[in-house]
Amino acid sequence: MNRKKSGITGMEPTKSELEILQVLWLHGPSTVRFVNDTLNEVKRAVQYTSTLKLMQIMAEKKMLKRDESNMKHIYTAAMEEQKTKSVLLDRFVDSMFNGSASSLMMQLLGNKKTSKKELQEIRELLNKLDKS
Amino acid sequence: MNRKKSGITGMEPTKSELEILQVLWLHGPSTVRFVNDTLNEVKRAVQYTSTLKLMQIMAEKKMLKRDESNMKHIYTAAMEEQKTKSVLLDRFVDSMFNGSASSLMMQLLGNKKTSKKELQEIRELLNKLDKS
DNA sequence: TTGTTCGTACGAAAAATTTCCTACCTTTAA
DNA sequence: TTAAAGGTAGGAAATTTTTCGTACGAACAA
Repeated sequence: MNRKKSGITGMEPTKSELEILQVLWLHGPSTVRFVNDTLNEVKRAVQYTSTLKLMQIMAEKKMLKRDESNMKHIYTAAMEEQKTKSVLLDRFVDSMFNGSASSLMMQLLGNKKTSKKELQEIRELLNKLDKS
Repeated sequence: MNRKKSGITGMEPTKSELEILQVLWLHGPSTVRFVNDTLNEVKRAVQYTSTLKLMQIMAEKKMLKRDESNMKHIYTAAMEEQKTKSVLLDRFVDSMFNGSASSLMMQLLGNKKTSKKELQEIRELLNKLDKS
């Protein structure tokens, strides 16, 4: 037992850990089997025991909660989706765009991949924010 | 020699590599000494040879170009700032927000750190984009 | 009952990243 | 001309992250 601890502040999910969090955020409390199957469908080939091990480690780190009352343990994301994403986004903006949200936007909007529909949604979002 | 290769497509700077890229993007072609000093001022304590080694590895991976004509080698970011940031941002949006730029915006704007001034800039940005 | 399937635990290997030590060369100042 | 300062190269260690093999228990169907 010598895992880095991670109470919302000092947390920093690795790439693989983030994949697992995604699944749990999207589907709610799940078994290792389910998470692993999902990863294999959606992401990439990975062995069951690899996913198991990683989820155990994550539980150890308190990133996941685990219900051991049944044989099939049920894992739940202990890190709240919104809060976590917000922290990671902040960090990303800081490190990549010097903390400037508008720089990020610039980059994002200068990107062909951002559709008209997305642009419209963003505009509406801004309008909504105006009323506060 | 067994480095992961990384021609704009399959590239993926690690956290430390990104820090070095930042310095080079910001200050232009630099010596290891300069980069290392900057990192120590701005980021964290790190040994000269650590920075040197990493930059050598990055040159090997073609992330950096290096001018060896003088004794003090001059390194330059081989990865274009805009393009690289764009790729990384895309990847980030994909993995964190399911590819939805507006979701990211939502997260970003729901954040206290995003100032009124930023919001205004973003709005102007959107307006400019309207004319195209 | 017995074997097959499905689960966890644990250890350790493999890979990737990061750091530093040592050797040795060049420049520079005394 | 010598010592000190500052440079690169390379190996290797230390960490961190990721993956998998093996052991073994529980459930379940034949």
